[in-house]
Amino acid sequence: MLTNERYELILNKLATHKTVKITELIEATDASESTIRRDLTELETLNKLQRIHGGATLPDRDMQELSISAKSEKYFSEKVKVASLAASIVKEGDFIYLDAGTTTFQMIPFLKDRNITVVTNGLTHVESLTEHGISSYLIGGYVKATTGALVGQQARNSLKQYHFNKCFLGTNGVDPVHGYTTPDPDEATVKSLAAEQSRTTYIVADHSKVKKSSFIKFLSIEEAVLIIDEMPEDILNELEEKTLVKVVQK
Amino acid sequence: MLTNERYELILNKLATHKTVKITELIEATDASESTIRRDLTELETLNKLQRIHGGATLPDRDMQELSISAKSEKYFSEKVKVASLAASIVKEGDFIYLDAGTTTFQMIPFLKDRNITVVTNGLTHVESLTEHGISSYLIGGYVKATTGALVGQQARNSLKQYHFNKCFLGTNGVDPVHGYTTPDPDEATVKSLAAEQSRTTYIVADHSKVKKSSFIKFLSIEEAVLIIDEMPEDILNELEEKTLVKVVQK
DNA sequence: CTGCTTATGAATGATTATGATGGATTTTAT
DNA sequence: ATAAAATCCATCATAATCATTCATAAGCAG
Repeated sequence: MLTNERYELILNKLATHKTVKITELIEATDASESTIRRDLTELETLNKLQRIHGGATLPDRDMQELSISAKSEKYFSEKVKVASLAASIVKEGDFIYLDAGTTTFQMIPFLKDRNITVVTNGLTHVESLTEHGISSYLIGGYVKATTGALVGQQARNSLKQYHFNKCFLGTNGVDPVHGYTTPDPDEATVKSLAAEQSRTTYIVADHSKVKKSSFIKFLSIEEAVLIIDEMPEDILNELEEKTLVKVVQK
Repeated sequence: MLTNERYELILNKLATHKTVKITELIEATDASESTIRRDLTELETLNKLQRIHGGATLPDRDMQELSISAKSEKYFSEKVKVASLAASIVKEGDFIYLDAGTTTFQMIPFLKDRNITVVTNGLTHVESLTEHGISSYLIGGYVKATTGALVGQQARNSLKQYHFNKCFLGTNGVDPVHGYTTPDPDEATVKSLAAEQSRTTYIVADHSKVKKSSFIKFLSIEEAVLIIDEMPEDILNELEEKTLVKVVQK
């Protein structure tokens, strides 16, 4: 039996049963314990599975892990709805900017097969973008280890090279008076500039951000279209005096 | 049995079984082991199949992962030795450029706790860099999905913002006459520019690259210090007339 | 026929995969 | 908590497979 055939067999068993025991695999492949162990070690380094005592189990896969940890996040399903609505605005051939952040990340699966070009400052976005076959540019800059965002003066300089017809930004606060705000000055300047470089700017947010404001304002309400999952009637009216607001249909 | 008949038989078996063993093919075609091997080699260069130890399998599956993991397997221990030697050159406070690629990737663990700043075009490097607590900047540019390298004009512009005292580049060919070469024009221009922006440039390579040349020349031999695991005496002499060569101690 | 190219098979030493062993570690049962 | 059982890891020798080289055979143009 060829090495690859064993790999396949192992992965198949895993896919159907979620876990496999080494003894099972020895029996099924007629290989020695050593060989099976080596197979598991190898497949583990390829992130195809996770070894456990006595066998193996499905891994916290890179992508799935991200989406799983994202799912455990607050308002995940709302974010996906917002992302879906935002993505529906993107048309064939568009040249768009995708801000780092979880909501914009959720837009990616909805963007495939649309022959668009994406520029982003989100390191974590890139893997998903290329996996979905989307032509991608990353801006340069300092790597903020905690969020995987590219920030700072270098990011701004790098960003100046591009122009977009649509720009999608996340935010930490949406307030009729204080505008769109975020706690990190480095990220704020990058957001502002991205908006400047774009014909239209869209803010994606869930309702938990409404009437909140954070440290730094990066855009006024008028400067962007707001895409959100739900919104109290009174504030919606207040915002709509200043800009277009798209609320997800129930 | 004619060559083409064998080819057909091999591809048929593959189509139905997903994998074939060489011993099976010897039996089925009544040809010698050598002939079958030659057939497989040929069909592989035509991308009709992928050779694996003991036989062959259908191509394409997990192309990205395989090409990356395969690369890091061949001459892996040599690469690590070279990487270790190269990393020993980096001093406290240095500001260095780290090219995308497997050998430069192996340098990262050797660089920690040295209070340096790293700029790179290797998307895959970033995670490892931040894990090792190294302050990192990524240049911008087009994301080349196969290698995770940032390339193109935007990468060049982004790179121009930085200056280094040391620059570490990988290469596909080292030749006394043709210099340092690589198959991808986009990557080549980025390498050249990185070298320009640096006081000193180091090429890291394993001996399999010696006397090879690829499509595009990005540097002359004189322009960089060569760091390599081993080297035939005659070529070493020839190279040493032009530049400094550091060979890993046995 | 001669000289040339191409295909083949055999032999070699190198590389890789494998299975077995013994001692460490972890789990399980008491 | 302790002992027994199972599982794990590192190491080794062996077997299988691999790349390379060489010599021969087959096909073919001149």
